[in-house]
Amino acid sequence: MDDYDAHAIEQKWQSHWEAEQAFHVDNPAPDDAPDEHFYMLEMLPYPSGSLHMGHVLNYTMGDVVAHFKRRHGYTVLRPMGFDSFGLPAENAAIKDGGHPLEITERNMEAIRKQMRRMGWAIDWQREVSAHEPTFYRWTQWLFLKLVEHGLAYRKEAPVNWCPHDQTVLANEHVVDGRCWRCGNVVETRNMAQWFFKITAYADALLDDLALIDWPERTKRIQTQWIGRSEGAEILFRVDDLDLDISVFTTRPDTLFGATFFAVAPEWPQLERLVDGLEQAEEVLTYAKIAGARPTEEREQREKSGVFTGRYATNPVNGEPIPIWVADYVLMEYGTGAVMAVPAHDERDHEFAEKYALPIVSVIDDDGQLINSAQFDGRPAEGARGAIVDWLSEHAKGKAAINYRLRDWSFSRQRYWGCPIPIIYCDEHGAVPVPEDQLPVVLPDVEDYRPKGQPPLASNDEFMNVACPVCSKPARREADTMDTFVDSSWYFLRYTDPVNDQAPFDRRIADYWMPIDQYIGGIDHAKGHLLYSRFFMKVLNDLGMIGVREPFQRLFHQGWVLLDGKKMSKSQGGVSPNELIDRFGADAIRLYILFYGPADQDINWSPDGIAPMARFVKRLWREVHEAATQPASPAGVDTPLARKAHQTIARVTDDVGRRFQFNTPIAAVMELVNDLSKALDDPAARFAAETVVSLVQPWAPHVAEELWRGALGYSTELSAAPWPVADPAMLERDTIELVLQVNGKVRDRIEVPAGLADAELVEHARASEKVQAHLVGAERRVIIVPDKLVNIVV
RNA sequence: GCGGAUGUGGCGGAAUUGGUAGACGCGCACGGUUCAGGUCCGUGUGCCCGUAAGGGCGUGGAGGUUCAAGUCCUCUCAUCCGCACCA
Repeated sequence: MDDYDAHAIEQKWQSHWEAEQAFHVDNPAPDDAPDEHFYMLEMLPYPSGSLHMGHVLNYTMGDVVAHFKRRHGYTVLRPMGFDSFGLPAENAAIKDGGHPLEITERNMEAIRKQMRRMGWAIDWQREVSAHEPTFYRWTQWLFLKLVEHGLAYRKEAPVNWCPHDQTVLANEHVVDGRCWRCGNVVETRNMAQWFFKITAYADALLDDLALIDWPERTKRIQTQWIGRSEGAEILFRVDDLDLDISVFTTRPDTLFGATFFAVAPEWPQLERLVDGLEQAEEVLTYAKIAGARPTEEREQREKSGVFTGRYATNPVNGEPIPIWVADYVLMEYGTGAVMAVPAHDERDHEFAEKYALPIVSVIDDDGQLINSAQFDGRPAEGARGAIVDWLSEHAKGKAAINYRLRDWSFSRQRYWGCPIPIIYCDEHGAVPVPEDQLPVVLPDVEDYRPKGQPPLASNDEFMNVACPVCSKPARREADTMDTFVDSSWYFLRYTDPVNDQAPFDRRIADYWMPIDQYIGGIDHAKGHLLYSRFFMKVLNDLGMIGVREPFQRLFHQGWVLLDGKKMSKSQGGVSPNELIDRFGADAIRLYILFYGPADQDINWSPDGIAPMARFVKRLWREVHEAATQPASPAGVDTPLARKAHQTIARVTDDVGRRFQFNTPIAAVMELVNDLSKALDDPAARFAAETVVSLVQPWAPHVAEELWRGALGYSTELSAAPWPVADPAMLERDTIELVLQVNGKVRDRIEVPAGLADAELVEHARASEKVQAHLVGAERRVIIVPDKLVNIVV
């Protein structure tokens, strides 16, 4: 037996797999019979300079699942690519010089190397990168499809502007009023922006959550983010101006309690409302100041407001109620105007108290309506429909649904992203670049530093172009796309990565999709995971694909924390390189998964790796020892043989059903422990083969080497069928019977399995230790067959 | 404020359907082998009392249901996460 040499073994098999393209799968030909296939995917990495241990956890887990499925006979698609557009490369170019392209491709090469060194079973022939024209050509093509169907549009809108990064941010990227990336306070600006109409799919995104096998927590985050609320839209008349103001409310039952009316400072018809009134100046000044305050400040300030001088009429009782401008009313939600019911809404109440506005209760302690004319005495809940019906009949309102979700703003005023294929013509407005002129290639620029204008705007050669309609001079769109557009469909491109006629062939995509198992961080719950679902539904509606949900099953790995902070592209982390050098990839793979449940956070410490490397060595030794034993006879029945079968059952169930990756390692360790104590057992060789076969998904290199070397197989373990436990060998012939008196364990005895109740009780009574506690009359005996006897006295 | 998750030895964790709490590993202690390498092997290791046999206690805390609770129920504490003036 040679000493275990991790590096020699790992390099040998990595070269072998690469030469053989061992993990490449072909797409089915049109007349192929359907087969069992499995699409395994982990979220693609952003190519920073190195992988960190969070990636190692993520991709090793996916690797175990991929091996496990492959060895169960599935055709497994397990591709990899790079989220290679984005700010960090551009910021690095600004800071240290160089081109974002060079930086990105250098990083990608470093990461590819690390991935190969980890031994991950990836189909590299399908690699896809967001920044390559062969990919972003189709990102642009898809964008144009959405434009064509009215699902991408341009409008002037208040946007979140980060003064440091000099870019617009999506709502998802503003955390507590600050930029998620640099932490600066975000400002509000009005700019012409491109939006995807994700709100058109709000209900579908909500309803189809029922169709997918996702963590409840993630579904909850999306549900909350979409924020559907049912209620009514009610028209309040301003008689003097011949104006109807519409409000959204979830509580039409409290309409009789509306004692004032409030509009947001940004409310567009405010000027018209106060025109000619003595309050006009005061109101408009207030609105200007209050509206200019950053959201964060607005939320923390005490509510304030000003009376406009106008009155609206409550449609149900004809009462005039004063209209106020108030800073607690949000322009972004509903209609930017609210009916205020201080008796039944905390915020309205606070405001009414401050400005001495009337408070009229319309619901009594029993939950019944009062002060509500013909609706008095009805339960408030049930009266909602009745009041909405009344409003509809009188054309003063209707049932309505409102969402918290906003359309997805995806214009970015930065360089390193997918160009938006639009040309602006004075005569024809925003004109799509014709399909046959795609891709609009991202050109070089002199200076990446954003100066209020996006970097592309300073490249005249790029910007000046003829209008596709009239051929007159026109200008290109200078913004680029949010990188979340790239990642909303990359998983489809993997299915058909070199197609130059279409983003993907529907037949092929339909074969592989949906992704059977997706793994990635929960931080993408309301970003990437929501956007991808939206794209999928759009593509389905456009007839480009047969499924409506991209990710059938979803799992979130925990964070690998370094000093309490998560390792990520922005925080840095521990690189696996040095660890591979010292301990080998197999030990690291085992270690990171053995640490604990994969969905829980890990406090990174390298302390356990050396012991895990020791286990691999031990495995190497014990298997070599056992391999000198004669082949185990078929059906050999010894305690070691039974242990081996039990281990097969445990590992199979843990991975296949429970999606647990730490406990199978413990089970294999137990089997190795038993094997080392019984190396001359007739089942020793069988146990050794079982160990090697079961550990293969976690430690594929050493397992393959042992399989082919010590155990003498000539075929590959990574393609060998997963072992199957013999059910007859899972039963034990003796069991440890627990004897309790009054629920306390007093003795444990070894008895044959399958004894009748009466015999079990007999055994229990025979125990001296039990007898010592049997004082007083026996009241009851509880028997759990093959487990325990509890005598109650 | 609303909603949710988690809490088990010195440490990471296991316990799948209410039925032996602490699997597996780390660490530690003692012994052996090798010898001076982050080697290998063995034994022990939840806490308390006791030389021992044995006994008591024990899954954040307090109650409860049950023959039996880490697991179910009520309350409570701590930590973390999502939403947050969303009408």
